[in-house]
Amino acid sequence: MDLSYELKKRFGYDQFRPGQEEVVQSILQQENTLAILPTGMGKSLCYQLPGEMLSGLVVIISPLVSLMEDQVASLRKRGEKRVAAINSFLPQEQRKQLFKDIHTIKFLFISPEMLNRPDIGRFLTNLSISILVVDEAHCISQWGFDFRPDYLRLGEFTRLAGNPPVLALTATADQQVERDIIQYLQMTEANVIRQSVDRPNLKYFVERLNSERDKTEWLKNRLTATSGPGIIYVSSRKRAEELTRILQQDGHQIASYHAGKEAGDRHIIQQQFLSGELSWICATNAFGMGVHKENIRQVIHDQLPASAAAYVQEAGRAGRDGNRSSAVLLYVEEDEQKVRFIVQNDLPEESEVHHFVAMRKSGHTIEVSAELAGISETSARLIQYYSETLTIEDVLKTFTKLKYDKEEKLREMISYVSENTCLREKLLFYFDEHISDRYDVCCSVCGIRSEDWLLNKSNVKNNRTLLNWEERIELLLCPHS
DNA sequence: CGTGCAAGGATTATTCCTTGCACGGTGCTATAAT
Repeated sequence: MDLSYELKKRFGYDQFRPGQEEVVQSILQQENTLAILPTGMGKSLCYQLPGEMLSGLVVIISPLVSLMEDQVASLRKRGEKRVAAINSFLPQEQRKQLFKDIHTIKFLFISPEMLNRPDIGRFLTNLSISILVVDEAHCISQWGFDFRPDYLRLGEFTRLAGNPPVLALTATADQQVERDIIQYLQMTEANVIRQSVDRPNLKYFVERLNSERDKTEWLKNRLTATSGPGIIYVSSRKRAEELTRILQQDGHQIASYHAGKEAGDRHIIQQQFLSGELSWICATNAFGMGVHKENIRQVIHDQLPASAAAYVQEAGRAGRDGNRSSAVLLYVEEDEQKVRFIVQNDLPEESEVHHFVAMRKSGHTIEVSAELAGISETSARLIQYYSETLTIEDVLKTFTKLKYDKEEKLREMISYVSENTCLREKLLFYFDEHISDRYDVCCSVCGIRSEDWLLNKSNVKNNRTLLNWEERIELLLCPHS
């Protein structure tokens, strides 16, 4: 089959980006496919092209309503009008109408929660589905176990829909995430297409400091001395607001972003960052998914992320254009406890589990039971999910295991900041990759300073790219991976 | 578990320290009563 012809005809591109063609081929051969491709831009083509070529409905499971809207808009813009999204923003009436007209739709976007509703799931399983796409598939591993359990139920739908080929898409997945995706989507004989996470143009740095104040000072100096665009990741909404205020006073174009803000404001801020009106974003981990900005120069972490996979994902938002970029992690020893508290705290205690289950048994709804047991809505949903198939003892064991796993992941980050081995090597190790060649200029452990790697404000005008010949060759051999 | 802030007390200026308490991430969905 001449895929290049199809690509040119339908999308106007002359050639595929690395990995794309292989993924499209795999799907056209009806194989379950897990595609781990670093940039966001090329991934939607992986289902859009085969979707156009095959008959039947393409169902795309998407984690965020805003992401669905973006995808719908971009398909429409390309001229594909057979697109729809089912989510809570679609009024009942229109949803009913959509179900009547479903044969006129080619690409249907839906959240896992909606898909798992019996009425909606059953309706969709009766249709002819050509591809079941799971976008941002790492969410299965990252959110499924302790935040959005509906992600763990997707396999049931796959089975009930008669096992259409599944295409799982993500930018970063270590071995564990890969195993989780394959297991929970019930992807038998999955064809895994993986590109290296190594990015020669992105250098890693750890800065050990003594207090929160020192971090603030460091950031003040950093933003004065070096250029954006950049993202500062912080651990709380409050810190995001505070830091933003302080840095604004220094005259920087910066805004805060977190889940406590209105959807409209979040959208505006994201747009301003994309367009360059804002050079910095100070955000919690709410920021990033679906953000396709090529020229981000710096990602700075004000605190430890919960795992190496999360760190690589967040830091990897820098330097997609292939130009010099840096990922700095600011570390104060006490941070370990802080992150541990946040990460462990949302899993319910044994007594809370018993209390909640007792309330459910006496006939209360999930919401009321949660209230009576004094636990969060999220905790309640988790207990509800696990107790559907497990005994109480096994539910408790599961939570203990999850806490243990979270601790293990946190340890990866502790070792990242405290052990004296090459940072890049360590991150690659978590992804089961090995350094094939060493660079003279590598990371803070190997002995470069981020100020020297980044172009600072005084020389940015004169020297756009200060690469020596070795770095040029690296970039040639490994064009923006 | 650690931080940062507000309140309280000691003290004798408008400042200094202790104590106590709140707070700490990620998103879907739901359709009640004003």
